[in-house]
Amino acid sequence: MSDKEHPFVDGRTLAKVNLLDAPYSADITYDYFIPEPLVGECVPGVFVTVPFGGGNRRQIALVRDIASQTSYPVNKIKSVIDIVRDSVSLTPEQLELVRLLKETCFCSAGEAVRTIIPSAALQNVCEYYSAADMPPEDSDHATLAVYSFLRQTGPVTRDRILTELGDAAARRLPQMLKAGYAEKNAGMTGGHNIRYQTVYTVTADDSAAKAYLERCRKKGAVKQYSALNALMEADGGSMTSAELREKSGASLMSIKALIEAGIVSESKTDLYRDPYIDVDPGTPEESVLSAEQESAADTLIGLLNQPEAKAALLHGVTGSGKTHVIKHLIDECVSRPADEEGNRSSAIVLVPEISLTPQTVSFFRGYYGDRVVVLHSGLSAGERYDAWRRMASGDVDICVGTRSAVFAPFRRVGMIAIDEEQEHTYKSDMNPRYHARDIARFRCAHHNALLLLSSATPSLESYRKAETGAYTLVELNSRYGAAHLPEVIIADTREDVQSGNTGPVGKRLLSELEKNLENGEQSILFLNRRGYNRFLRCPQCGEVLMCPHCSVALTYHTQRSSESGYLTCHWCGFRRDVPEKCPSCGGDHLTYSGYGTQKAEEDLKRLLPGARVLRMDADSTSAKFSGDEILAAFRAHEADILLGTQMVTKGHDFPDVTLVGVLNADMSLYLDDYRANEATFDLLTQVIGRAGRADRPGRAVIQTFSPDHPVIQMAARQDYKSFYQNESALRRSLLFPPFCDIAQITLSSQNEPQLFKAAENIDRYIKLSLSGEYRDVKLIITGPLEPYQYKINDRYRLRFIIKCRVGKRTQALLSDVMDVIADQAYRMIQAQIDINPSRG
DNA sequence: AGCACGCCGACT
DNA sequence: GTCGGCGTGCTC
Repeated sequence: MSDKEHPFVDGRTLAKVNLLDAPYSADITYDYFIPEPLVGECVPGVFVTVPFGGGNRRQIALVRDIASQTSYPVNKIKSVIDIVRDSVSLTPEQLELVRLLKETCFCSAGEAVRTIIPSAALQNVCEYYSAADMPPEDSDHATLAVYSFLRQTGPVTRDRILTELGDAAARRLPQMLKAGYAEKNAGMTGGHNIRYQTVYTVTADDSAAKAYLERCRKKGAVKQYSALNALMEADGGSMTSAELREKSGASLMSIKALIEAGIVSESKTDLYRDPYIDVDPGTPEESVLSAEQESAADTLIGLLNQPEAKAALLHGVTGSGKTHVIKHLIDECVSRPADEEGNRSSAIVLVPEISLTPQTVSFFRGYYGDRVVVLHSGLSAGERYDAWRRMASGDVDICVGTRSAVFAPFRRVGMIAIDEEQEHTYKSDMNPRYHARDIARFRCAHHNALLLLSSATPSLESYRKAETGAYTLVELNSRYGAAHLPEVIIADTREDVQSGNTGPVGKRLLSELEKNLENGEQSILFLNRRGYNRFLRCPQCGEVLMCPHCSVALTYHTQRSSESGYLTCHWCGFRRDVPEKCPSCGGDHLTYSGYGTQKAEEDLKRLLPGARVLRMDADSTSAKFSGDEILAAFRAHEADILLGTQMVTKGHDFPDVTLVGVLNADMSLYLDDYRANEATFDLLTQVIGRAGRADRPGRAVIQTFSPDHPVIQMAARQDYKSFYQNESALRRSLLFPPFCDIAQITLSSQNEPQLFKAAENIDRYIKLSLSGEYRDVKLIITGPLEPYQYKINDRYRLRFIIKCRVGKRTQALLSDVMDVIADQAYRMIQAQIDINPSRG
């Protein structure tokens, strides 16, 4: 089309940019001329301000590319206003990451940018209007109103005029600007927040400095004398402004005199805020590897040192010392010589949110001191930005953090390690819904680095990759030291129910707890809260109503129009009535009930009046590190029993714990999720691993309604391989990941009838595409289905589940679907795509 | 998403 | 006649 009409732009340079604040529907690449003076500076990766839309609103944009031709009518192309100064710019790798996120997560460029760089690194534009020439008295009403408002208030945003004077007034603004009655000025807000410190250094050579010092003494310039003297004595001849003034008592004036004399120079360096300044760095433990660990480390070091990208899965039973192996790899990684550009080989270590405790921090700080930064969700925007800049500048070369740390801006990455790689926290629950493992894989490919996944219970996906040879499998089979696996007792909750005990602590567990109390040994009780109250179970026989097609627990829904509820499957839409009686034993007390930690705590206190119980869950650990205080108290034997959720299972070592109990092992077994078995196996394996790490033998009591369930049996034996074989076969036959990908499209709207209509149209559009342009794409689509939470904040939601193979063609189809919904015909509808979502 | 433009009904 | 409502369409 217009390609032929306007191909070249007469030697002028164009920037192809993405707006940071464009909604998905307007998120395309726009062309702008680059003004002559900016041509050299305006390169891919920098941020610029551009005029956008009819009102030429100022927008921040990311330069993606530089070009000399365009397909857009040349006379309609505007010019870049300016480069955003004092701002970060993206490296070529980061630009590629923006592209990757856009393509794989179906997000806008702005969302992608805000994901890979900290919020404090970006500024926002802000436009202010102020009064200028007086308009004539016979001007229209609105103009006069705006003018007097501007006179009164001074510079205001358009937004404020809109809210205080209304739409008609705001509409006058462009004419008023043209007539000279008002002025528009642009400013920047937010961002920044860099704190600097001034450093003074002696630059004159030693003899010149000494001569000057002598002159000061003669002249009686006491302050200058003491300042220079202090500096010359200081390490490296330099000191920060604060240090110098405190030590010498010199004022800024006398220091300035030294600078003017050319003896001392001044420089500004970033002042980094260190949130862990108070955390005891701890004493590094002597880390001696066992023969098995050593051979694992050797294999991995071999992979690390290969010139091309490699991936490995470190599969080690709980307590086999995976962390020590990872530590040795970090050592190896960061001790390599810098490359030609002086970039050091850096290491990124991802850990699950829940295990990023002060223990973990001091473990790494103890070994690596100031070479490591720790990133977690509790950091302030400024702290996060500081950490980020230290990595980008090469000031540090190790980063430990949660999911978002995968974007650590090292210029050269030697290794990315993901600990407990099966954890679902590595999948983002916000837009863009990326998986840290995918980002890590991409970055490792880019840097020819080693991707190291580590787990006691690897995800099926990763283990399959290891099995097929895509990843190198490295195993650690023996527990470190003399530790033995605990004796596992599976307690049948049905027996307790039959004898009238419906509380959280059964008979068998109670007697084990009593034994521990008598011996003065500690116990940990774990209570699973996920999946609470959503499935239907018969307490007599333990049976749970499952979907016949997906082997996933059916979820109870209340009907919107009638009183009665129904059961449904979130993966295939299967639906049935709630039965009166248990289909397997005829029992008529089908129940949804569960219990929480508080109830369990009360029960424990009643059953064991002498026991000191500590409770740890989301309610009791809201503050930054208070969870850690609870753990410290428990470690110090201030309690006999620690009762908690997920948090108590991870990464803490309690040498005196000889009993662990799982109060409700099957809670996670009957989630409305195809990963329920995996989550249960993972959880039980870890909990069992908590007991008996030291030389004392441990016991684990698993309370369950399904004592014969193979997953519980295999977890009790810590038999990952059998679990993997079984679960793989099941997933293969029912077609679930890793044997396919699941693309979940969620439509939402405040307007219910329009939502249904849109869903119908989308369904038709996809089916039409599959018989036309996308004939080659194979997928199975189910929906529209109602999600468990059909209505959230007055918005209704409908969902499509698409089983497919994610690849270029599927992505193109899904991207087309997003474009269709972005059309103004679907103004009321919002859409979102989540690939392999973490929950149903 | 904003924001402009344009087309209708309710007032001075 | 004009003011102000909202529906429609574009943004390099």
